[in-house]
Amino acid sequence: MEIKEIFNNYLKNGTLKITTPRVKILKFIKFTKEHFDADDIYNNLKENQQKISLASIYRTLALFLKNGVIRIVTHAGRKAKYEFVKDNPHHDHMICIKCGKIIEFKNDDIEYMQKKVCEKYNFILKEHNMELRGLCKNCYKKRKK
Amino acid sequence: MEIKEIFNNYLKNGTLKITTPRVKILKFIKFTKEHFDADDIYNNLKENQQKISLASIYRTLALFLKNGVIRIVTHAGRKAKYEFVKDNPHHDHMICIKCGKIIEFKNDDIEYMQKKVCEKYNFILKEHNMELRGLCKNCYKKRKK
DNA sequence: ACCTTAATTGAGAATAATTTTCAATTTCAA
DNA sequence: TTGAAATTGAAAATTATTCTCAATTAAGGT
Repeated sequence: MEIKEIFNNYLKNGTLKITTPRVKILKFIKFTKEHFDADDIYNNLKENQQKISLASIYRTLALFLKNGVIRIVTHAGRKAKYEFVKDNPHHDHMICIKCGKIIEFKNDDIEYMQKKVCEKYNFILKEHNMELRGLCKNCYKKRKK
Repeated sequence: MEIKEIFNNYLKNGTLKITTPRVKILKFIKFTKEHFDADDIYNNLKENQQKISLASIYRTLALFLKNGVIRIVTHAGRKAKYEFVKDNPHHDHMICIKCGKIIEFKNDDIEYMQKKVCEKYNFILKEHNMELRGLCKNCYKKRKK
C-alpha cells in the first residue's frame, strides 16, 4: 500500500502514529493535481464526509513539511500554498498576475548559478524559491485587445 | 526638496494628497538602511514623538508598493518586509534560517536566464523574487562546533 | 484480544498581521 | 477662506495560524 510506504519512508520518526486524519490528508495531497492550502484540504474532506479539524490539518501540514513530504510553493498574500513532493522534483513557478495561473518550470542553469552565488558568499544553501510574476500567454493576448 | 520629488515622480495619481503621515513614512523609508516592516515604522515614529496609527502605515505601505516606491523583500513567516526602491536597483536575497540575516546580491546571468525561460513559455515577465535560504557563514561555523 | 500509556485529536480560545468601518480632520484647488 | 473629497485615528473585524486541554486512539507488550 502506497500510503503506508510514504509513512515508512518519510515519517518513521520514532514515535509517530499512522492515524486516520493523517492518512486522509496524505491521500488528498497525493491525489490532488493542484497546489493546495489548509482550507483546500479542510473543504475537500468535509465535502466527502471526512471532516477533520483545521487544527489537525495545520499540525499535519507542518509535520509533512518538516519531513519533506510536501514543500511550500508560495507564501505570498500571507497564505501558504503547498505541493506534494514525491515524483515531483524541485522546480520553480511563473505566476500570472491576472488570472492566477501557475506554470511550473525547471532550469538547471539557474540552479547552477544559484549554487555559484552561494559559494561566493560562503552561504550554505538549503532551499530556495523563485517566483516569476507577469502575464501568461492568454492574459497577454486579452490585454492587447 | 527630495520628498516632494518622490511624490511627484511616483505618486502623482490624480487625487493623491501629500499628507503629514505620508511624508513622515516616506522619510523613514528613505533614510533607513535596513529592510523594514509596518511595526518598524510605527515604533520608530513613536519613539520620535511622531506617532501615526498602524492603519495609516499599512495603507501608506500599500500605496507605495502599488506605485513602485517600495518593494516586498519577503513575505515568509507571514510578515511582510519591504525596502525602498529609489537608487536601489533590483537584487535578490539570501536569508539565513538561523539568525535571520539578509544578504543582498545581484547576478546578471540568473536574470538573463529568467528572461529566456519566460520567452520559452510566452510569459511576459513583470517582476520576480528569489530567496535563497540556508546558513550564513557565521551560523554555519557555530553549528559545526 | 486486552491494557497501558504516550501520541494525537477536536473544539474553541488565543495570537499575529493586516484590513475595514466610520466619524472627525486635513488637504488643496477654486 | 471655503468646501468637497481624500485621509486619518481608534477600534472593531478579518484572516491565517497556533495553542490549550480534556477526551480519544494507536501500537507495543502481555
